[in-house]
Amino acid sequence: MSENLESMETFFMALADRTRLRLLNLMREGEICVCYFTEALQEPQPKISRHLAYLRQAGLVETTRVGKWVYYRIAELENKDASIILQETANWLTNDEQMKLDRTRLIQISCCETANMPIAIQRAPHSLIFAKADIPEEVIVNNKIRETELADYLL
Amino acid sequence: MSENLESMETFFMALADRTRLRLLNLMREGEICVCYFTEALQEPQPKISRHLAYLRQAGLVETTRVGKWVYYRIAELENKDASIILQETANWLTNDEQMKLDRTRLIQISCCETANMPIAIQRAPHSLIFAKADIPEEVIVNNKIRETELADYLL
DNA sequence: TTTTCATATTCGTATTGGCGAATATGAAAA
DNA sequence: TTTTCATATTCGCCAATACGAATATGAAAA
Repeated sequence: MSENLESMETFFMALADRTRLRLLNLMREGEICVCYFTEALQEPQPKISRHLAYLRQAGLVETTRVGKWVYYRIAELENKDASIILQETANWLTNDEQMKLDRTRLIQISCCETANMPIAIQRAPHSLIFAKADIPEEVIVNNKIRETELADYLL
Repeated sequence: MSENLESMETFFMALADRTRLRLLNLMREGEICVCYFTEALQEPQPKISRHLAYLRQAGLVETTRVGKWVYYRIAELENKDASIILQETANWLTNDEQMKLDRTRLIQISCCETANMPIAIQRAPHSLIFAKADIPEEVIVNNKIRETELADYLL
């Protein structure tokens, strides 16, 4: 059960990038479809795809393909230490302002009427993350969650 | 108490290098003098120095200068999440073969008679790490710890 | 089939990181 | 002082990485 240095380097390299940390932040509550990453981070699709591939090769995330859509989720790591570090990293992300903003944007684009969604995700299946967000009618204004109550629905 | 992404990137970058992980591994039990790193890792002094500087700038280690000698130790991090991750990383290192080898070498070069030490550390002060190693006489053969018992004295 | 669409990969380039070799700093010894 | 010695820094080079732009893949729809 001896570790090897190379895999540790790879593991930490995967965490040492702002885009990849932002991606992991959005996967905290469950799997999520690629097109949502692209919209929530407001970054070009190839960039998102490349960083997701990096995370996958490093073993930090796993994927499921469902037709044209691909879901990404944080992997269950066999190694106990790595698993704890990954979990703790996710906790650390919680307090960052950029991360909160990303989660807010994710809720915004996915909890409005279909017609108001970004074109890229209008046809996309809802991820598990959205099923968890049970948004009451009275909080919705102009198909968006009222600003003052947004924090209550962040995952 | 919001974190910033840049400091997280720096933190993980610091951990994403084999030489820096090896350095941290030797600091696990307390502060240690630069010349011991150089001998234990068998790497050139400028390389060691550069990586120690990297760890210091990233805030993962702190230093104390005593005359010509400089001691490095793992820093007490204010951030709780970072602190846990650093601790857990140290635990992770324990099982790696390279890391065990480094610790063995450290004990070997520091628990023999002065005349048998590498020239670079013959005049060096003993680190706290060595004070903890209480090696009984009967385990010493040719000024070295007997191979079969070495593991018992690894820190 | 052909087309459309979600995602992935390639390419060329600019930036960054680690390295060895040489040199600088700065504290104690002579 | 001058010298010695522990540690730090600089320089030039090579390898790795991130990027935007363009293109490829591969699954469903038409």
